[in-house]
Formats: sequence, C-alpha cells, structure tokens
Amino acid sequence: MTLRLFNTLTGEVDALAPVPGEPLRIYACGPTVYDYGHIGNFRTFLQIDVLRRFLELNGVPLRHVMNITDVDDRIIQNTVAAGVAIHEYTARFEQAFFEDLDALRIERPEIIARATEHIPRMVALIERLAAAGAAYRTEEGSWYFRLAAFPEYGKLSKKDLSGMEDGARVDLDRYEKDSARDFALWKAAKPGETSWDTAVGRGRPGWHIECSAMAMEYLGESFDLHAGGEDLMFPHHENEIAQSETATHKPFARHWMHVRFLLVDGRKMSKSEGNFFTLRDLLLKGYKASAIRLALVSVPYRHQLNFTFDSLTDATRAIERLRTFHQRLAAGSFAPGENAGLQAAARAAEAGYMAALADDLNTAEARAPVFELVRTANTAIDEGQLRCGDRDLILSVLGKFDAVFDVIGDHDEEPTRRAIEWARQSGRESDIAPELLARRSMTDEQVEMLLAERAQAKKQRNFARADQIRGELAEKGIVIEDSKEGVRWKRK
RNA sequence: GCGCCGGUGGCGAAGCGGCUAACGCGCAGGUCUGCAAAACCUGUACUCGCGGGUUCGAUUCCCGCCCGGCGCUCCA
Repeated sequence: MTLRLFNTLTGEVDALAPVPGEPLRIYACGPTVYDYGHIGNFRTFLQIDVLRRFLELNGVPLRHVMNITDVDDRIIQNTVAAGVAIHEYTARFEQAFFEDLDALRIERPEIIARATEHIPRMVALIERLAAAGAAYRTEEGSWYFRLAAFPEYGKLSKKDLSGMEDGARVDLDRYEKDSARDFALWKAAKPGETSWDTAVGRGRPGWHIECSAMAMEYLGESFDLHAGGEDLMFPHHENEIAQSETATHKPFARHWMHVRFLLVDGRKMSKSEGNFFTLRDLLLKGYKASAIRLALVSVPYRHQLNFTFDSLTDATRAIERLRTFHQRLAAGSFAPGENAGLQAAARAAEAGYMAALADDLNTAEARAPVFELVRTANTAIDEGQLRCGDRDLILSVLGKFDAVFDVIGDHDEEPTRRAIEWARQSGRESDIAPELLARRSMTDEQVEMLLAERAQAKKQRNFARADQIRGELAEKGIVIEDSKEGVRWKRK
C-alpha cells in the first residue's frame, strides 16, 4: 500500500515511495539539546514515528537520519552562564531526550548525527558555496550565504520576498551583511565561547548548514523526504534548500512534511508564556506514557492539536478499553473454527485502518474501524459466537494497530518509575503527585493477598468485608473485575 | 498590515457535493452481577459559526462577515 502524504513543496498530496531497491531516505530535524523536551517537541517526533512505523508496516526499508543540534547560541549562552564545558552540558539533555523517546515508544532513527561531530563536513560545504560565489566572509570572520545567488528562495514556504527592501527591518551595519536576508553559515568565535579552528576560520557553524551537511553525508545530495515542525519551514528549511541546491544544482529533498503546532488550552505553548509541559511533568502528574502517546498521535499531523488534561484522561480510558479487550481475547478460551461474519468484519476493519493511514496519515480516521471491531467482537464473545480462528485474526488486526499506535502493549511502568526516580534525584520531589505515590504504594503480593481474602469472604457471602477490601484497593488505584474466568485486576 | 489554517453533539475529532453526520471520552436509562467493574443495548447534532450565492441537491464549492489559532524573529 503506497503512502500518500502532503508535500509542502508542491502543495499537494503526493505518493511517497523509495527508488526501487533502495531504502526510503528520510531526514528529520531533531532536538536542540539545551533543555528537557516539551510535549510540543514530542508531538512532532511522535508524528514522524507514525510515518516511520506505517512505512515499516508496509515493508518499506528506511534510512532515517535525525540530527542532534549540540551547538547553537542558546547552548553557548547556557554553558557560559553555568560555567561548564559544552559537551558536559549537552550530554545531559541528550540523554534525557533519548529517555523521553523511549518512554513514548518513539523508534530510533537508523542514524543519529551530532552537529559537533560533523564540523569538517560543514566547512567543506561552506567552501563549496564560497567557490561558487554564493558565500562571503565578513570582516570579523563570519560567513554568510548570499541570497541573491538563489532566485528560487521562498519556494517551500511560498513566500514572495521580492518586495522586501533590504534594511527595512534590520540595521545592516550591525550585521555587516550584504543583504538583510542573508543568513549565517559560520559565526566567528567570540572570546570565551566554544569554537573550532577550521579552513574557514575560527568559529562555529550556523544552524542551517548543519542540517544540509549531515543530510548530504548520510543520504546523498538528493533524497526522498525531509520532515520537521511547521515552524522550521521558514527560515530553516528554506535556507537548507538554498544552500544545498546552490552547491549541488540538484533538488535537495523531493518531499517535505511539516507537523503542525500543538496548543495548550488554545494558546501556543512557549517558554516565555510558561504554559509548557515537559514529558516528565505529565508523568509526575500521574498520566501514563501510553495516554500521552495516544493523545498526541490521534489528531492528524496536519491539524493543530489543542492539548488539555481532559484529552489525556480520554486517551487513558480509550486505552483501557483496548487493553481489556485484548486481554479478553488473549486469555479467553474459544471453540475451534471460524465465524464468517467476524472474519469479514476483521478484514474490513484492517482494510479501513490501513487505507486511512495511507491517506496522508489520517490517524483519527484509522482508529475508528479498530474500535468498531472491538465492539463487534465483544458482542460476539458475549453471545458465544467468537471462534479460535476469529480470535487469531482479530489479534493480528490489533497487532497492526499497535505496530503504529503502540499503546495496547503495556509498557507504562518503566517510564513512570524512571520519572519518579529522576524527580527525587534532581530535587523535584514536590512535583510528584501524591495520588501517583498512593497508587504505587501496594505491591502485587499485597494485592494478591487481599484478593484471596476477598474471595474467601465472598464464598462465605460476607459481602460487607468483600466490598470493604474492594474499596481499600480502589483507594490505592487497584481496580478489580469479577468475571466468569475469575478475578482480573489492574492498576489505574 | 500581509499570508496560512480552523470553527461539526457536553468534550475531543473524522467526513468535504447526494448514504441513518464515523470513532473515542462523558452523561442518562437498561441487560448482566450479591453489589460493583468489565461488556453489551438504547438515548444523547431534525444538523455541521453567521449571511448570501452556485447546483436538481452543500456540513462539503464560491463570496462576505464574525470568532479562534498560527506564521512573517529564536522556536517542534
């Protein structure tokens, strides 16, 4: 099944497929590791994960590169302020970033590329641009890209910059630039700042050159898809195109994917507004990683997502429904054979699911047939109509759902445990919700003991004691379900 | 100011020219249960921001207006 994906460059939904016999080459802009990632960051990475996983589900081999920006103005500022070496500073946040990716079950790209490990590549690209007359050096030793060298500038973001007068908004003298829109390729070293001694002088790379250089290093001068958050479209991606295509005279990325922003309570999340949440904040409030994943993934990537705590509660319940159903199927015993109606329903659900994802990754639409199948199958189980063959087929449909959504399999304990541990080690103990701690205060053994006592009480028809135990467990976040097959319990 | 996106039930959110307007959550009633939970059933939008237009027919296309958001600067 071929994925059809909106392409910012053409403004249309285009097929996305690799050159036959080759892996699909993807470059996705990664984090700048100067702080903990917030949920807006992860919405983007999560949506790219959906893309990855859907392609993999269709058997498309991938070569996916993600950069780590471990040198930039903010990082330099922060390291100077903190008085630590740049690597020491970034390593901590890079590690945190990967932990967060794991918590959200975001797959690792095939290649992770750190900016600081690719300086020679960037320098070579700057030299190439200089040789072509598209880059120039200022007196203080910085290098700029000459926008006039690339007439197609603006083709991605559909901006017409011809009307922009040089100097209208920026004081030219201050920047020593030929044109106000020219952007930095290389920034001359300032005293006390981290810098590299290179053929283009002592300094550090500009942000844009980093991505062009590393994309070309691992994917070649032309590749299939470039992805990132919508804010990167201009100027970052536009600048990448300008640099790369000026140097190579080849199309840089054929397809561009941009993930729209997440809002919080209808407002843009920003550090200055202080209305942003990191993944860790949410885990410490007691929300499960799976709920965060589902909430951030369920609104298709081309729409703004308005994040609220209610949406996390909704997602939690929806996941419970799926997990309960999965458990019911996996643990139940069913008569051999097949039920023709269920077989057809399962196949239709799978087809609908796959078609929705293939249509520009419509995750909202893709969920629907799966939930419909859950209801149909639950009814069939209630009526004793579901057979072994049906169970196997439906489990395989759930498997395909989870190959992309990855929320039915329960991996929630580890991220929460780690977040609590992290909070304790970094003096943020007060951020841990008391309910979360209460919920975790009972061991499996203790639960089992109380359940055994309750079973005994029920046998003796001592319902008062049985209900008292149920209440006690409920206070600790343990929910119990009496079924024909015995007692099931789970942690809220 | 210029540009872009959106306004669908209590909430989230699909659908985008004609099917009973998906799906999830919530709520109300019912079945089951010692009672719950889970599951299922029924009900929750005579209608898709407002006003015009095009069309045999519009939530879906066009125009205007109102409201919300975003971009034009570092930002996922």
